[in-house]
Amino acid sequence: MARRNTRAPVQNRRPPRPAQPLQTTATSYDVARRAGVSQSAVSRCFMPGASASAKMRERVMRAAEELGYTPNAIARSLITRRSNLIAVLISNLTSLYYPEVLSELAAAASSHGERILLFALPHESDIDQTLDQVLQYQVDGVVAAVRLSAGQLESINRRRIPLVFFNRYLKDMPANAVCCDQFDGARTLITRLYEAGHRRFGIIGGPKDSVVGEERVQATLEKLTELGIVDTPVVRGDYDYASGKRGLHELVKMNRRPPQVVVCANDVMAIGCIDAARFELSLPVPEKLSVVGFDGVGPALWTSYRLTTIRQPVRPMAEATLRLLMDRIENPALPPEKRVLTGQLIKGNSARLA
Amino acid sequence: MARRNTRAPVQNRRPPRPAQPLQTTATSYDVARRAGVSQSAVSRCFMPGASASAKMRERVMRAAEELGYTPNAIARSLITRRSNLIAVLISNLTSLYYPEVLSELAAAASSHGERILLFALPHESDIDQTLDQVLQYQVDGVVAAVRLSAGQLESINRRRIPLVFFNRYLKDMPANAVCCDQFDGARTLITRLYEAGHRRFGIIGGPKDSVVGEERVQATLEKLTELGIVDTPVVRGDYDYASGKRGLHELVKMNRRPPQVVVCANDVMAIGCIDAARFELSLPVPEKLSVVGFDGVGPALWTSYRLTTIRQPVRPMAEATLRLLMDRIENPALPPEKRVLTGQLIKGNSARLA
DNA sequence: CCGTTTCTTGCATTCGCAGTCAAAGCGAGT
DNA sequence: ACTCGCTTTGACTGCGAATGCAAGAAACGG
Repeated sequence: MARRNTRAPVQNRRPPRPAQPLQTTATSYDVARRAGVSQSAVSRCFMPGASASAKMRERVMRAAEELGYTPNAIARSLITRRSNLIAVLISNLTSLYYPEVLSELAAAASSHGERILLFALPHESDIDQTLDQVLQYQVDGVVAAVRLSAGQLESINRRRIPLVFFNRYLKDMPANAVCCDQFDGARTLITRLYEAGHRRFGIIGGPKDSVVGEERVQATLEKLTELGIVDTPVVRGDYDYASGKRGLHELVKMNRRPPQVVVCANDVMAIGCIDAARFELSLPVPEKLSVVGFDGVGPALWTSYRLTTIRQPVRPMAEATLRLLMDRIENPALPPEKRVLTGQLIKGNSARLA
Repeated sequence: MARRNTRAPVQNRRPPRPAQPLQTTATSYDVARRAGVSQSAVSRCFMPGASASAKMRERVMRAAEELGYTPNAIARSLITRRSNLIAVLISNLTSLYYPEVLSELAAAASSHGERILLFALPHESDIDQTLDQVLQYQVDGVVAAVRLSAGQLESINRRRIPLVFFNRYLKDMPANAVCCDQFDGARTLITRLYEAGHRRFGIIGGPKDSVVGEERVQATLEKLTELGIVDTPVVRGDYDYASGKRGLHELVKMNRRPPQVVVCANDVMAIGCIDAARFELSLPVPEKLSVVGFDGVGPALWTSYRLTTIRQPVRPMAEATLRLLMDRIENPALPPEKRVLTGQLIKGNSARLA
């Protein structure tokens, strides 16, 4: 093998770099040379649990300090096949709910020694292209807070990359998921509203293709039917403030008596609904109209709204998500699991409750 | 050199993998073997602008397809010394403003072919540890939407990693930054308020160590002084809803006539301020009290508030940030630059304006 | 038809580090 | 002094892809 340097008979095979180079970062070889040890030794000093004498460790650390050495995570990942990267796929960062999710996921990931590779999708579209990036970066795992097609999920599974859905899942496909119990939350709300005397309900749901939104609507309808209330009108929104307003207008314009209570599939629409009621329809909330939401985002607590809602346990959900993920990174053979956490009723002041 | 296989005389030096292994992902060697070409050829087919005949490209692509091959970005990064990773340091993901920033940064990064490595700091603390991670991952550049000490900035500079501050900067240190013009925004607001007849002002600022918040306060005070209004009371908040409420209470409790207008260092405090005025102090807004904010976040537009504020041009700011960053990644010799964009007045309905 | 230029393609090497293996060091026991 | 265990250490290889170099192929000009 052609070797450039003929000196340095004892140490390693690497040719030393030119003395004062444009060298931007020090490598483990540089540290090794300076400390008078082998590169392996340097590596071991930075690997927890590796055997190294105190004396050597100290010399290495000093040399590393002097050179400003930082291990190269890229190179490490290449050889260990662990990037310590978790891909997070998320869509509506401008909503009020997902930023909180992301924040908690980041905290949870960090506590497991993982970094977050963020894929913020503008519109839940372009997922295929995004997935390609996810695969290229050899992430240890994926948290999907967006919808994936069966094929997309399959392409991740084929690569043996653990994936956990956050608050959604694919029907009829086994996959890990962490969700807030939409059914339980909805039933609780409806029961309390019913007991307080409400009989005419209206629903502002999410887009039809949103599984969680759909669950919330279905659970609401089921519970209402169970209570003998049928034929409840449902309008669709897309989770934003404007569609909450629009939704209420649609509900009152229908050919029937206006609802006494509007059940919204999320808080932001509920807030839009309240504003529409108060400022556009002169319906005082909660006196003439009760409004309930879902999520428990920060602004729901603002005095102007004091929304009655189901607060999702975002932090425990994020922690469960990472727990599931890390377990499957350690042991890929674990079977798919779904964890459903229960939300908490926030009474607020936007609805008359029993 | 010890070689395991003695066959395969023509092709490469890599020993072929066992036929049906636990092999999780195909490498360029696998594709090469299948397509009957060299690994270099495969590499070239995946490198835009590399020379390759149409025939070979097609064979390679087909083999890649069949094997489900995806280039390994980690390995590529190692040799090209380009990770295509941008670290984003951000602190308050639960605020209303930063998620929007993050979202725009993500979009801008994506359009430059960069991925975002997210560091969401719980409290702008632990930065040192975080920076260590940033360095380990060999990111191409850093966007800092958090405060950094001079030493921290220095440790990034020493590594020649381009950094751009987002809406903040270090005093007396040259560094790239993209900011919204706090002075201009504040002066505009004050002028309009003054012209509408307001004379008694109150200010709810940010924490003392927040440079932007401080600028907003300073600019406000300067403009007021210029208009002959002195001795304006300033209280401190920490940018959240509760401190907006608290701030207003403090201002009215002071030993003087209550303010006619409260200038808040951000929208969320302004919203808290409005709620406190209306619901706790029975001060109708804007009839008895004008309130103005800063940022132009989504909820500021909600009908309950219709906040008068300065909208930051977040998207252009994010784009400028990435422009600065990419330019410096291509050409590290470029000098530090600061770009200041001007915000836009949103008239709203929370203040009487001229 | 041959010399020359331009394209293609393969070989070998490299990026920085981790892990394997064997050699070396070090006590303790006999 | 010698052997047997155990720890510490170093040489070497390879993770997967990119790239300089040079050989081979194709195109071109005369």
